[in-house]
Amino acid sequence: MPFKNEKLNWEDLRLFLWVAKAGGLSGASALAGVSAPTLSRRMTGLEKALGATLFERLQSGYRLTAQGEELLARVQEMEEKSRAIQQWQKHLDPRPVVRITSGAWTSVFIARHLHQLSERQSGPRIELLIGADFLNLSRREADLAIRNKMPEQQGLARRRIGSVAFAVYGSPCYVENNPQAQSEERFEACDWAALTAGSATGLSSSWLQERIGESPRLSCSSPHSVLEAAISGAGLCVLPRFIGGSEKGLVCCSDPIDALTHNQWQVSHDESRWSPSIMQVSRSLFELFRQHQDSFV
Amino acid sequence: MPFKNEKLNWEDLRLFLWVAKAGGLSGASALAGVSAPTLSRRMTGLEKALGATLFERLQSGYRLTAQGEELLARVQEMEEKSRAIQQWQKHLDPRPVVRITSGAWTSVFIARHLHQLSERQSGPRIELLIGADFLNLSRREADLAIRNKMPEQQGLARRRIGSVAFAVYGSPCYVENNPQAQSEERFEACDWAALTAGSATGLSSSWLQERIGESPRLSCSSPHSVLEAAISGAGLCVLPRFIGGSEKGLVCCSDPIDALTHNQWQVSHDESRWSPSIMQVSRSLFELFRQHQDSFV
DNA sequence: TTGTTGTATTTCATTAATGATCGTTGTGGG
DNA sequence: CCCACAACGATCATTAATGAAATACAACAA
Repeated sequence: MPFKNEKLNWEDLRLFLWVAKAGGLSGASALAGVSAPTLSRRMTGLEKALGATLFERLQSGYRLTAQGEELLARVQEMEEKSRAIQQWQKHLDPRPVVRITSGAWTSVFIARHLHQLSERQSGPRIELLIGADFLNLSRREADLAIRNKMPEQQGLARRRIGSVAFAVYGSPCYVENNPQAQSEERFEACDWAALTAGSATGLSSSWLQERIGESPRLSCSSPHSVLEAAISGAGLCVLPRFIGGSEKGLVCCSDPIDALTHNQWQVSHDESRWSPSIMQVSRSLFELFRQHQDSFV
Repeated sequence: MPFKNEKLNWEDLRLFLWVAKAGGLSGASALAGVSAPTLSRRMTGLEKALGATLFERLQSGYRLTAQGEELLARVQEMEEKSRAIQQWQKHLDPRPVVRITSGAWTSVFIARHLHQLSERQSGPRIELLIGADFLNLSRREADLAIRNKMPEQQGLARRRIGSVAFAVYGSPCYVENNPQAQSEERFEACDWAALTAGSATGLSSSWLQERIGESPRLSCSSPHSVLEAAISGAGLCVLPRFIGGSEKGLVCCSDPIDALTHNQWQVSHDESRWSPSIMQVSRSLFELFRQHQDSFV
């Protein structure tokens, strides 16, 4: 401390994050749990303390200036560390939390076999987050990730957990009534159910989009809805084999789709080692995929 | 944000840092600029929010528990990022600040040639910090460092800036009156001035301590005082040649001390590149040492 | 023992921060 | 063109946080 450190209030930085993310005071007010007038004052105070103009005040909300963007990047690095603290805090609990992020379908698979990851009472609690980006891992929004490509960032530990294949599925009734489902004409002749663009994390959705040209008959944001739709005979859908193959109400009506077959990787932080519960879940998860590897290909 | 994030007040974390560093409320109160009662309340509040016991309350102050130590390590990582913000802020100023850390004698050398580093009005302002540890560089307490060994951490960029040699110096008057100063008997027969253990950052102090056995006649915490003492004839001292050689009031009375000759390195962050002023000072500093390299050996 | 010095905590008056409300200002739709 | 809407800014009563002073407590020295 050279001399009197001009005091930079860390709480202001935290609120700045909310305002920057929400793009305005009213949105941030709801998210951060403080009122808009307070946010207004804190932000002007922060600008004064830093001697920088962080926002353009528009009628439509707050827009970050170039300086604001620079600050945001730095505060996000602080947020990353703060998340590490929050996670550390959760592990103080007698029942710590392990956050797993994966694609939509993989999260369904994990949920189905949850009992293998964590004992009913004694084991750590599990949070399943759907996302396709490594970011939520490097920013400490999750502890473990299942991803379809190898991470290139350093600081991330990875284990290959085998490949996953996709195929076309439909209800026995629908397939019987629509023989084209068994042939290559299926893309034009049949109805389809798919994930919406927003919730799709993998390649299968865009691959299907390319084939059927237009929007599918049914777009769902939840994988569960896609399954229900297909089972009820609304149409066909593209599923990982580990989902479709174990679904009694569906029959496979295609070969595995070569273009969609890819490897899966389990990724975690290098520093996750300090947490016994993360390590435990990581091992159980790896073991879970190993046990079911036959149903993936 | 999974759901309602239990709000962790970042300002509490910042205050926690002061309490942990000061080892008590009263010390932290002076450093952080808030009163002890407030700190007491904030710390109990933080403990409650985290659900952890961070301190042992002793009569002699606060002592960190194991959980407190764990939190400290994590908050220090936040502090590092916050320092990056403060430094970014200073570079918003029309006259940005570049912080240089080095050993006691090197900082004297830099101060003497400051005009070569920064123009009188237009150039960046300079902060000279004395320290021996790479920590203050990796923790963003400084931008540039002059060190006597190669950094092993990654993320630090290094340039070798030549070697530095030491010798024994004294005032002409003292050396004339004490002929032993010219011989190996000088360590026992002469008076000495040296840096105190607290302010000594290099090897020369401990080397001298080993030779003269007892404490020197004069121990100063400031290099300037050591110089003044030697010039006024109080005794001998060990100096880098780039200091002693340019001091009119001193004469060299030994060969260069081989055991103390070592290389010097200029170290900076890899990410310093984004700041033009740091780069400018870095280049000037390197150039400065290159120009004077003859006076070092 | 007893006084002294350092510490943290409690009390309470003061101060500062907060949020409901209203006013203002643009934007976009009819 | 006008009007409803949404957003920020200002005002002021309310609430929460703060710090000075007093208290309590342990360690240390005489």
